[in-house]
Amino acid sequence: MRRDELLDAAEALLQDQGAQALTLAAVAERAGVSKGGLLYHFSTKEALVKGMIERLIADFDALIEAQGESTYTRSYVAATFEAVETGRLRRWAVVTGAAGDPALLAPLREAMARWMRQGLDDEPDPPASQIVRLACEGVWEVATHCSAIVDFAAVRARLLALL
Amino acid sequence: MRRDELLDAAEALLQDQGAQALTLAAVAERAGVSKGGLLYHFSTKEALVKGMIERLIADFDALIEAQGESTYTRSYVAATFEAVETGRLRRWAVVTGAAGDPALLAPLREAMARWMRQGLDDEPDPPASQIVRLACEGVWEVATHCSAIVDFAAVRARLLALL
DNA sequence: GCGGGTTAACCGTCCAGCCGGTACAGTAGG
DNA sequence: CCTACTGTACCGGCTGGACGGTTAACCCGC
Repeated sequence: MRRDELLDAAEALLQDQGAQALTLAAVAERAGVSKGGLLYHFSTKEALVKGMIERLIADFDALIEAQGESTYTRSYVAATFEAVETGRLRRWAVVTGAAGDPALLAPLREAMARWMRQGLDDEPDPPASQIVRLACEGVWEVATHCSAIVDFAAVRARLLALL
Repeated sequence: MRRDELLDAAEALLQDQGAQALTLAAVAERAGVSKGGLLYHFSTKEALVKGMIERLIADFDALIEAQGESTYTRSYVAATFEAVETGRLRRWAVVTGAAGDPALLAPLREAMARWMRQGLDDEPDPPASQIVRLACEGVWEVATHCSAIVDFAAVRARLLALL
């Protein structure tokens, strides 16, 4: 699908040049498409950003699902580290793109609430699970800004030990 | 100092209207100053954003220092929760303002590296401290996007118990 | 204690450039 | 004939920044 390539181009642009560089012309050029071609798929810039967010959420939910661990928290940890280590799911990039308009972040807030709560009460030690999930947020953050600092494998092992 | 009021206005604008709303005219109006007056203190928009970042880092470092706990990690936890609960230090707002240009985030990356590493090896259980600090990052994130979801006092107690 | 000079802090307007979006004519493939 | 584009030309609004005032406080010699 060409649509996905356009979203990829937008994400790549955000990742290595920041939000100011996210212009319709730049996205089109990076994707090897004319501006008209871009606007054919996303009739407005807002739609493009919305598309990035929705894809991010759907992909991460799918990644969690695909782990098939015994608890949601375990799957969540596994999905986080897989996303972070492989560089898939450029979450930071997408968020910066959407930070221009708070309304665009609403679906992400909703998803985040789900990621923090889902299945929490069914797990052996809910408060511990809560903290593990919060730490996963920290892992996202550190991985995108200064990944050299943390030994991800060690952190992962320790997080699983907490559960 | 008038300079601080201008930074306050910029942060407030970012917090409740997003990065697109951060224009020189809007900041000036919010601060009750003319555009010329704003440009007197910050000769360019980039300087304004830089000012917000530097202030954020300095304020948070000062907050950590002011806790005077026995270890850096304990002070870090205390500072995080104080910042989050009081609503001081609108970190998310500042970051979204700077996300337009990756170069502006460099000082923040540096600071974050410090926050994750400082005094780590002097503490009883470094890996545990690492995870506690990562969880603090998560607390920032959740507090700004969906604060209703987490019982901060409980999380704080549990984090301290981990140390 | 007063004119005059200096400076810091601030005002208000103007402009050039960019960017999102439109319009439209054309085209290759299926 | 339709989908999925290309390419060009264009527009109007917004924005960053430049610039030339203006005010008020303060200092200094006399």
